[in-house]
Amino acid sequence: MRSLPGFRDFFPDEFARRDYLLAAFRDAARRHGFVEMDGPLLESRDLYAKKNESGAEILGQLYDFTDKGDREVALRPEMTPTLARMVIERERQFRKPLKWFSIASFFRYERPQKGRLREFIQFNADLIGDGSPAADAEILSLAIAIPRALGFTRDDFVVRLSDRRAWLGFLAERGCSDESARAVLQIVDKLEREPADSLDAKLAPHGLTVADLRGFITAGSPEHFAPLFEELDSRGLAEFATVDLSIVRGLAYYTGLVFELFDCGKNLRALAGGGRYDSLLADLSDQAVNLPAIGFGMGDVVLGDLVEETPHARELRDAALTAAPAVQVYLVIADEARRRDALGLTQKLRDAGWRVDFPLAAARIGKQFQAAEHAGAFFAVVVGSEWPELKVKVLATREECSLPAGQLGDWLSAQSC
RNA sequence: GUGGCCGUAGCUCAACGGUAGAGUCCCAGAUUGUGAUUCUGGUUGUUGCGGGUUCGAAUCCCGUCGGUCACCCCA
Repeated sequence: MRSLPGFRDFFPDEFARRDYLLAAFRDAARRHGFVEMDGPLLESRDLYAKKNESGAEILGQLYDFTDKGDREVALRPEMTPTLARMVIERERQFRKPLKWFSIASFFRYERPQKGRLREFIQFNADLIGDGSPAADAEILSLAIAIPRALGFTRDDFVVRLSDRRAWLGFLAERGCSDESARAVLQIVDKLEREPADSLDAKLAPHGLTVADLRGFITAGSPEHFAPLFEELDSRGLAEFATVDLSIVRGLAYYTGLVFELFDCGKNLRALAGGGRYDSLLADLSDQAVNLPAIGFGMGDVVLGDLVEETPHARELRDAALTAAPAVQVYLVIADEARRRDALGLTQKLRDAGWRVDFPLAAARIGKQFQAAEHAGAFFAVVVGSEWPELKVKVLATREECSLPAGQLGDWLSAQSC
């Protein structure tokens, strides 16, 4: 019996590493004034199949089935449609702008590979009701804060910015229709991956060449990004962002700014991706709700891989995990006659908030110290025939001292952990 | 959905046509009030599964399932 392909079991060590990432997500979001929300794991399939929604690509990856009530349903492949649905339903109850985040599991039926699984956890942050560059900068600030909290620097990752409006403006100048422009953007997305001559053939009907597209990408559109860079610069974050118009992103609902976080090694995939979707809410609600919105998603898989493969980030994580062991205090029962006293002491420490463990059955002292060590405990407290006098050993330094049981709580509190 | 590589003990791997092994981990002891070393002993396998070739298959062939990497796409 194993887990299904592309699905993961999380044994305690793995769960701790996962929780380290999720805690970084949650903490960074709260530092930016975002509040946490969630929706259902299962949604109506229609939510993803509507026009202007995710796009046909994601439909092929849907984990969908018919439930016992003959409803066509799907495990959620992304958060934005659920979020949009919820915002449309109750947006009048909330002051704008909305700053919401979520940490949730998502499902996509695709071939598992490096950085890509069938179930993954994704952090999502969305800022709804403000279409200004200040809102863009706020979202980018959060996207940048997460890898920084994990120990990554400007040398490890970069935000690549692009803008669909800049592209649409350029393509309109070149005489492309809206429909034609949409097709060209799909080609831009493949610019780095497909050979130039086959792309030229695809571009010919639109009156363009690869050289034209490359020319626009190289020339850039600095005036387009000036207000955003000013915002970022005030926060001291401008160095983390760079304009790269070759990014257009696949999802159909993006309308303006789009961006990706990329690791500088480029061995891995995008760490995060997002953008502005100013018409999605209006489209989904038949114009009943019309709010500008921007958001991004950051997955746990690629980010976790990057932590694992970056020595300074891995050391930071391991130090953090060591500093928060499963057990802080281990009671060594050296004399079974004192077991009852040891249990009383255990309970007192636990009530005071310490993470405490002890042997459930009589065991050799050596075994008990081994168990303390294995659990990562900072202190071993020896309860023996000298009771109520205790011996307390700092496991890391092997230093030992004696003190009365009544003073243990205060003594532990005075330690630096 | 397409293609490359790989499935042997809980884990990492060896044996590559001739009786399935090592390290590690785990358990116990050496050590009856002290954990990272050392030493001793012990548990664990339908060699992923199914079929074929052969006197004989972990080994060669086919299929299948799984892993992994790349394409596609994306977190």
